[in-house]
Amino acid sequence: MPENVVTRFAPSPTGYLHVGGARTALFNWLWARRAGGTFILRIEDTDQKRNTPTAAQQVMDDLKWLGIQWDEGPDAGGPNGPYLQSQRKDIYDKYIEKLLDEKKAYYCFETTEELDAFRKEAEAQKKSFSYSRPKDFPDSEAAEKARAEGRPVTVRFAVPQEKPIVVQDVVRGEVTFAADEISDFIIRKSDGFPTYNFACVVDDHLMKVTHIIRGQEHLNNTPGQQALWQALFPDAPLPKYAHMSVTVSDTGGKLSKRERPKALRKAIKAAQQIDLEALAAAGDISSEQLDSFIRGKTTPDMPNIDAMAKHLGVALPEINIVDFFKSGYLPETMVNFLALLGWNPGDNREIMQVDELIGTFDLSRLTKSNSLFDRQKLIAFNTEHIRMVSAEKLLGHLKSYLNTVESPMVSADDELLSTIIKLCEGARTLAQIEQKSEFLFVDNDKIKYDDKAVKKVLLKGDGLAVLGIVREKLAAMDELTEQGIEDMLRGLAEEKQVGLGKVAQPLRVAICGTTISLQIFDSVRLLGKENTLARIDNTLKKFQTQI
RNA sequence: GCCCCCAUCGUCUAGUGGCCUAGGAUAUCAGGUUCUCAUCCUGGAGACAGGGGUUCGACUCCCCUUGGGGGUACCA
Repeated sequence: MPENVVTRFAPSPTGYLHVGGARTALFNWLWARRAGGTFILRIEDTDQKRNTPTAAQQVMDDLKWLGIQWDEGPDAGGPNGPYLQSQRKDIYDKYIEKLLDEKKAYYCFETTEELDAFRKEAEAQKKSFSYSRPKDFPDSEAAEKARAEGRPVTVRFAVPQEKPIVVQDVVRGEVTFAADEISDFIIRKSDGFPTYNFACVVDDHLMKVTHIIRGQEHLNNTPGQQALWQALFPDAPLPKYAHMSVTVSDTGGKLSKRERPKALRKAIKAAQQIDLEALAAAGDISSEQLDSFIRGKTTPDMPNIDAMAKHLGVALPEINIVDFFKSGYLPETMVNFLALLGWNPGDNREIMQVDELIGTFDLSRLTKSNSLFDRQKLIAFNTEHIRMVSAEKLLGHLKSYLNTVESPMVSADDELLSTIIKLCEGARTLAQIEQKSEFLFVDNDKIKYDDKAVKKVLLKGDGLAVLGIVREKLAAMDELTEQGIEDMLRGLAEEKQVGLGKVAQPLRVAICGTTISLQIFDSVRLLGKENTLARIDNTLKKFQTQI
């Protein structure tokens, strides 16, 4: 086990934490914990155009939900702060000046349009684009002059061209890049902020990071970063790089945040009749904005997307960590599942607790090939974790779930919720628990009847007639006990020479409005005699005329 | 276009030249349990991308083809 391991997760605060980011954070965290080292959270907010003010907080909230704690970070502090790159500009400037002085970097004045033209030319010649370095580097006076003339002033790093750059990667071995493939890249933008490729190198060194575990999408910036590191800190050993496989979506390509809006757009287009005004209102956007979204020109913010999906009753694919929370997954499930995407303990273990993961995790068992995010398997994992987690923890998870989805079930006290949880053994998600017991917390006259259920169970056959008999038998009972209800229903079924379902289902639809609920005996007992009878009466009155 | 990475059941994966008649999980199929939804039990089917080498022997090593993915920004 290596000593003094320091890892970091360095998200750019552009929105919610998505599964890919969460997996990167998790691997860094697991490795730091396994080695007894330090895990740093660093916010890479050097792009002022893209950052949203609340995103950093959202990312931190999501990490906390997963149980990933950082030892150093924006709120936690630490000896290597600040941990927001936007607050480290002075540090970066110092190193950029040094490179400039040493002629290892130089000023450039091209506009975006000019650079685009160079790139097009390179492509036309079937070559990769490489910025042509000037023979003599412009001095600071020239930079001042260009600035005064209104030209953009950037700084590029002069990538050493003597020999190929070889990256030693923990998962991929030696990866060689020809020197002329690595173009002199910009390290300071015309707005004065450093680019990712520069800030990242400086910070990783200053924060004493020993292991850089990140997605394969960064493999191509690594030779540049490595060359920069060696120019800046020739005496410091390079960090260990580990480029993990990418998690791909079942729709092909990288698992991306765009999938949710895309799925919603598809659902809107597929819908037969649709009230666009109502939809826009539900999403809290204008009709014009909605129209523009449907035509694929713009994309509203995620909360608006979510609201519209809810309005239409369509389930969007979960991408962000919060999406999984809202779908009723446990953090334990997510951690376990994500850890197994591109890593495995080497034996047949799959369902694992965090401590077990920490105790087994090793960089040497990282997988090379990309993996597809399989939601079916996730559900199976969730079922297992719901079964395994302690009653106390599960109660806590359920309560925070009910709160965020604003379920009527929030009114239940801990005792009732615990009872319900026990009755829901085998549930796959917290959403399922909620779905099966929500009816207990809805007013008698606010029951929503599911069309299909009503047709199939009440209107077809003698459902209503049976319900009438059940009503009288229930009314005749002094006290509703589970045993009593069971005896009564089973007796009735036997008497009528039918299965229990024939008598239980009409009763279920009458009290829940749907065919899905807790076991029927428990459902009736928990609802109570008075409510049960009232709901049966409501149902009889409402549908008797429709036969 | 150019650069880089990858390749075992549908999916996640075990496999480091003979332990492979290729193991597990999930999904799927058949059957069973069941008042709904789930759970649960039993059983089945299901993979080394193709072609060349190397070797006594290749899923394992090398090369090519094909396929997939990533990158190609004054984004990170």
